[in-house]
Amino acid sequence: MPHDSHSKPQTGPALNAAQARALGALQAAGRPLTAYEVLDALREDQPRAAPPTAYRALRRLIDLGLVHRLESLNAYTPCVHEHDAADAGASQATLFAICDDCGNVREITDAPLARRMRQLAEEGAFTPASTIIEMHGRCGGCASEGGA
Amino acid sequence: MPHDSHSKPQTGPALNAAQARALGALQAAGRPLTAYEVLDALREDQPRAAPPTAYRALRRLIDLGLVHRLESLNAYTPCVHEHDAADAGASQATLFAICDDCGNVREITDAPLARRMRQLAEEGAFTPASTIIEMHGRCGGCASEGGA
DNA sequence: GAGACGAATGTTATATTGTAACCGCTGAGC
DNA sequence: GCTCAGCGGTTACAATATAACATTCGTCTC
Ligand SMILES: [Zn+2]
Ligand SMILES: [Zn+2]
Ligand SMILES: [Zn+2]
Ligand SMILES: [Zn+2]
Repeated sequence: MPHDSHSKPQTGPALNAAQARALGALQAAGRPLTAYEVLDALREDQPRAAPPTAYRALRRLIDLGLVHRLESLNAYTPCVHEHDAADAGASQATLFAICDDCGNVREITDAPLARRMRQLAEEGAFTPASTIIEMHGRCGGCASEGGA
Repeated sequence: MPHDSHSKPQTGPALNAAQARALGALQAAGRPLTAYEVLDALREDQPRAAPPTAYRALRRLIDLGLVHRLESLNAYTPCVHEHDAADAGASQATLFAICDDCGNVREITDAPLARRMRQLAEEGAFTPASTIIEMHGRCGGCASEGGA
């Protein structure tokens, strides 16, 4: 199979088969997937795929700003924003609200939050390259269901 | 050796030998340690210690608010504040500024940041239980040294 | 077109991080 | 003394991630 690099340069920046499959699996899942769950998805196309294939695809998707890694879960989730790929995390501060009950993840960007983070970094003579903010807790839906 | 639970209830909340050793190692290191590095330290006392010993000690220290886990490094660092143990991360927002050059970690708590995080959670009907904020980048020292 | 080269991907093996499950001691209560 | 619960030790293994090498494929040169 040839690269599909030439097929649609306008839709996205040249995803190969594994990368497209991984992104699709993440978008379809509705919850964060681990690297090995993504690997299972890749194996529907390429039954002999091994861990590095999944990790490479995920790394690429992250570099493109299409996917985020949730450090506190060792899992990956598709981005719902339009990040500036080169700038993921520095000027934007992306907050993930992770429900520990249902697994739902919401991605939030907030300018005041980002401003305050930049200011704190500056006060400490720190030059941020990337930032992760992960809030664990309970989402509204789960709070009203399991009320107690 | 008996538990030292009874020896000094006023200094700290009953650390056993492994816990005290782990905390000492983390404080002496000057940089975050992985669980297996802590395990190596424990083995100076108990040469046959196994991973669960280190993980249990670290879990206990984290529950007591004496140690933090850095999710983005899979590593552990001693707390430099006086956290309310039960409340680690909910009302306080602790930010870690991690230098990717020298490995130095600075722990920062900031009330405006915490306020903004609480507000964002509330707007999204989210009830936070714990929050991690980890900023990667370059500290002032490294920036002036390796200037280029 | 043949051959040399380099980038990307496939493949194997292994490193790192973390936990389940069971065992045995010890101390409290009876 | 006996029982039992809880803690910590121990074994074994699971889950996450990467190093290192082999192969493929496009491209450039001649
Ligand atoms: Zn995003
Ligand atoms: Zn929920
Ligand atoms: Zn702290
Ligand atoms: Zn530094």
